[in-house]
Amino acid sequence: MTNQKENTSRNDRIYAVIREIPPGCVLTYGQVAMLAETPRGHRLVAAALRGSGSLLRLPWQRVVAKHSRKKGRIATKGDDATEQRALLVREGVSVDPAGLISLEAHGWLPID
DNA sequence: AAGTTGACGGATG
DNA sequence: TCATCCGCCAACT
Repeated sequence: MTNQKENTSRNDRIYAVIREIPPGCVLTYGQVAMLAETPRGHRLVAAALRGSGSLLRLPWQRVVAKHSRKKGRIATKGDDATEQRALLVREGVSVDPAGLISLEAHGWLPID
């Protein structure tokens, strides 16, 4: 048989990775995809989070877009962005007015 | 069935 | 530094 179960669990792996991000830390979509064994699946991570819903109790706020080599950025828009910023600040993550976050200070994985 | 979309990322101008 | 384009992969129309 083919690896159909891998397909089914792809989404679950993404959730599993996000669930293991410690408070006060952030990961980029690309990093989550990499840890979830989906090397170029950064867009799939975004899709998974968008379709997840809040009942999963997923720390979605810890997933940010990579803005530059050492900076992350809140990728949500509207009210979600406001909520994400509040949740992060509440965890001790410093977020710039523009929504930028220092990956060196708060990134879960080392940058270089 | 084929084109469009998206909570992205990297390269280029 | 900011704006734009192309690539990636599944879901949606």
